This record gives sequence, C-alpha cells and structure tokens, in this order.
Amino acid sequence: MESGCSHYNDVDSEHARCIIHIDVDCFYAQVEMVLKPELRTVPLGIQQKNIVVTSNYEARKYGVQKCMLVTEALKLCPNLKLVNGEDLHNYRTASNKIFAVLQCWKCPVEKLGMDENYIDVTNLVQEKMKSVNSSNITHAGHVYSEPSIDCPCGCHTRLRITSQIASDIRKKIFEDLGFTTCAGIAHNKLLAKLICPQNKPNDQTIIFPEHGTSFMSTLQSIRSIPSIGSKTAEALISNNIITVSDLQEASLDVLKKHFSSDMAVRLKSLSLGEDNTPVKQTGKPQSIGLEDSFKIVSVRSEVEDKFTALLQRLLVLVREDGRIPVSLRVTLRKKDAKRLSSHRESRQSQISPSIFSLTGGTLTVTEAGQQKLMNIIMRLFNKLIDLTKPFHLTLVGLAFTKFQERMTGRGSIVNYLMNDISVQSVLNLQNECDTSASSMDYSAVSPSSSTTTDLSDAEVEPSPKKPKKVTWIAKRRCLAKEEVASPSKLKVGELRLNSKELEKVSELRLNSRDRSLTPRASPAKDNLSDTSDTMRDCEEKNCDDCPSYVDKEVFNALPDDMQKELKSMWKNPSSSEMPRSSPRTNKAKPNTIMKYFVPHK
DNA sequence: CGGGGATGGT
DNA sequence: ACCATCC
Repeated sequence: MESGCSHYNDVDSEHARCIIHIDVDCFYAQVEMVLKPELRTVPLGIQQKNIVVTSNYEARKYGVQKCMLVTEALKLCPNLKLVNGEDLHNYRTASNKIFAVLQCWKCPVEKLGMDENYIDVTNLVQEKMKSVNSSNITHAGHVYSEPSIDCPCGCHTRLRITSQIASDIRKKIFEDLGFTTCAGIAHNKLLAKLICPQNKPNDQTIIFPEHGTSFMSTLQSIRSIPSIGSKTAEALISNNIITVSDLQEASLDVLKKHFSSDMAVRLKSLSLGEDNTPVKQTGKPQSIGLEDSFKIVSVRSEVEDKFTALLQRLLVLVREDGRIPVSLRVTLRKKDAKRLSSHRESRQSQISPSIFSLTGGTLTVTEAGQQKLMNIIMRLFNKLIDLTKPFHLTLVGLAFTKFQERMTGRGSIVNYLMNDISVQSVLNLQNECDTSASSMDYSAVSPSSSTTTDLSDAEVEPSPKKPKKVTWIAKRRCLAKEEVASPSKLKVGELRLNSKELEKVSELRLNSRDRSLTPRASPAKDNLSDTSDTMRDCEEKNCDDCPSYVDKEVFNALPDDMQKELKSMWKNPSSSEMPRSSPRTNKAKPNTIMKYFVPHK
C-alpha cells in the first residue's frame, strides 16, 4: 500500500512531496562552542539547574548524556566543563539565524523547537527536474536502504535531488554560522525526522517510501514516534501495544475504544510510516514567556521579586519582537509531594495596550506602565493562591500570550503606513469586518502614547464574555461607513487618510520622529458609549465597500501596487500576507518577520 | 528533572 | 479561559 504509487508523476501522488528535516547537532553545546571556540576541544556540558541538558561530542565519549544529573555527569567525566544554559537568549538568536538561512530557499520552513526545522522543497525539486537529465542523478549522503523496485512515480529521483539540496543547505549553515547539522530526507515529515539521526553527527540520510513501514518497525518503542508522549504511550501499553509492530497490527476498532477516532487513525498511520501533515510555515510566536524554577518560595515579597525580575527580562524580549501584547498569563507550580514536576496552574487576563507605546518603531513601557503590569501580575497571583494559608512554590512564569494583529509584513506598504495611527484605524476597521471581536487595536484610542500617565483606570481589563472594549471600534466602523459622505458630522475625519497626512507619514518615516506630530483621532469616547443598535446594523453589512473609508483622492494617488495591496486586503484581509501554506492549515497568521531574524545586540 | 513554546480539548 | 500533552 504505502510503497505503491497511485499515479504516475502526479503531484497528488502519495510520494509527491520532498521533505527535509534538519537537526542541529547538540545544539546548546554548539552555540557555546561557536561563541567560545576554546570550548571546542574540551568535554562540555550545558547545565540548567541541577541537570546537564546536553553535551558536546567530546563529553559524550565519557558517557555524558542528555538530561543527566550534574553529579552523575561529573562522576563520569571529572574534567567536564559546565556552562550555564538557563538563559536561552543566545540559543534563541542562533536558532533564528538558522531559520533565516533556511528561508533563503524560498520554501515553507517549519520550526520545531530551537534546533529542528522541516523544509518542504517539493517545488524546488520540480524545477530542478526540468533542467537535468534525470536518468543519472546521484544522491548526497547516506541512504537508509537502496530501493529494490523502480517506483513509477519518480520519487526516487526526486528524493535524490532533495538530498543534494539538503547538502547545500547544511553546507550553507556551516559556512555562514559554523553549525554542523544532520538531515533526514523523505517524502513526509515523520520519516524525515525519524531517519535524520541515522548518521550522526554532521551527516544526512535518505529513506525511500517503500521502506517506510519496515523502518518504523525497527524503532525502539512507540515512544519514538513523534506525538506519542508519555500519556499516549501509557494508554497504548495498557492495551498491550508496546512495539511499533504491535501498533501496526492493532485493529482500528480497538484503538478507537481508547482514543478519539481521529487519533486512532493517526496513530495507526504513523506506525506505518504514513504522514500527510504539511510543512507549515512558521511565523512569529503566539506567546512570549519566561519561567523560573527554584527549590521553594513561600513569601509573598519573594514572589514579587521573582516576577519583577522576570518582567524586566520579558519586556526586553517583547521589545525585540516589536508587537504590542494584549494578554498576560501568570503561571506557577505548587510544591507537590505527589508529582515530581509539571502540574502548572495559570491565570491570564487582558491588559490595556496603552501600557505600551510604539515610538519611532520601538516598543516602550514607562515606569508607571511597569507598575501597572506588576499590579496585574500580583492580582493574577492572588487568584491562584489563597493568601490566608501558607503556600510553597517551585516555579513562577510570566508570558504575554496575545498580540495586536498587524495583518501585514514588514516590507509591505500597508505595514509602512501602519505606523501612522490614523491609518491604523482605517486598516483595523477592515480587520474587524470578518474577525468579530477577537483582535482589537486599542492603540487607536489611546491618547498620545508617551504622555499616558493616567493610572486611574483599572489596570486589568475586564474579560467578560462580550468584551466591552470591542464595541467602540465596531461602532466606529459603522459610523465611518454611514458618514463617509459627510465626515465632518462626526469626528470620523481622523479615520480617513488625506493627502497631507500621507505626506506626513513619509516625513515621519524618514525622520523616524515622534508620532505625536501626526494628526490623530481623539478618543471620542462619548460617541461610543451606546453601541448595541449600531453594532447590529453593522454586522449585517458586507465589507466589499470598505475602501470607501479611504479618501479616494489619496487612494488614487497611491502607486498601482499599493492600490492593489490595499484592495486585496479589503477583499481578503487575512490572505494578503499569508505565506503559502496548505489549505488545510486553518489558523495561519501573518508571517513576514524580518525582526525575527535579527540577532540580538 | 529544565526552559521554553505550540496545539487541541473542554 | 484553562488544562493537558507534546516537543
């Protein structure tokens, strides 16, 4: 089944795709060695708390393995040089650089943790096929097993070409960044990942489709299959399914008794080496967080200190990211004799984006803003802990979990204009046309950024089922729409882009000066207090005439490509900057992310 | 037994 | 919103 091609040279064939999985050898250790070359020659361990999380190959000669206790590792290798790896910043930077190199191939790249990436080079291979004589293609690196039959779909040739691309990629990563890597080449993600470590370190391996099922049965246990973790494995084992072969032979009906139907099918497919999940282009993270674990903390003031420290570090990360967070989560782990680790509890709440200001493209938080954040944090903490009783914590964490939607990439003209507050309003109106209440742009209401000193508002945004904040912008959209013929009637004029503003936008961009020079919308809260009627009307209207929000003169004055971009956003807001990705990926987000690649400092 | 982060379920 | 699970 798996090895048979259902169609000749058909892009829909089971073997049509060309997937590479790239894994950086002992990632943390390599980062440290690149940073400090003198570490290259010594046995090196990366330490987090009391654990050696990874080691270089020199240390592995002594038997120092991943996730080994420090004491144990030192026993095996007394000369082991230990470097603290609790601050992941350098690793994250290196990871982003590698991701950036992969982007050079103009193919979908999916990041899997810090040191692994998938890249789908199917299109690239198709192009190469046209320009080469496919009869005498040689592969690069190892093959798991030479094919016995000549697959009529042509996948063997494609995978050999894929291996050459993999070799090119690994070469560039090494030449540009100094990291050695392993690669797995296969027609799906599952096999690419699993075959990757076949030749370690610094080498690569192809597996052909016909060997998928038999290769899977050589795996140590079901736990080796990605997505089968401890819990799933437990469930399987309790059903006497222990080896991959057991799973291959298990009946779907039995599996469905213990798993959802989807999961049952998935498990069975995986065991046979089948996996049709697409390589999904990775974008900006959906959350940015930090944690600190420790022996014990039982005093409130200490907790506050921990959070203060975490917040300071976190704000640096958020500033690098550049987006404005709108939601904050506090996590903690209570001392629990039963469980060794895990069992986190968390509370989250909306935060007012007015805490942040985007000045000259840089995200800043005032002293007062930080105090506000601390108030929110401690309020969430109070939700988690009954202060009338003693408490014992072993971990606290802090994460920003939602960000203002931007809808565009950095290079786009829309993003360029987006820095102007009035333009933001225009674009976000569109944004609201089909996203109901999920993503708000609060910044459009906040009064002139840096002068926000008003602490009288509740720091914590209420998070009711129907968020109150939602109403004003929806209302605003309606008003603008209805009043577009006579904008002076209401204060919606600021929502529109006039030619003078456009000039100013350009000036501001050139000088990168304070945006308070820009004409801006006044909050006009009075107009927005009662909204229900207008809201309802608004929801029924269709969005096709949204461009009317933009001054026609201005719109016409824009270059053609800008007009096109704006139009396409109105027509189809979420797609304008969508990286190509399979139609199956339902939750794709905007993804152009230059900042993501910029190394720190 | 670490420090992240993503995703799916309820 | 929060948890569980996975890497």
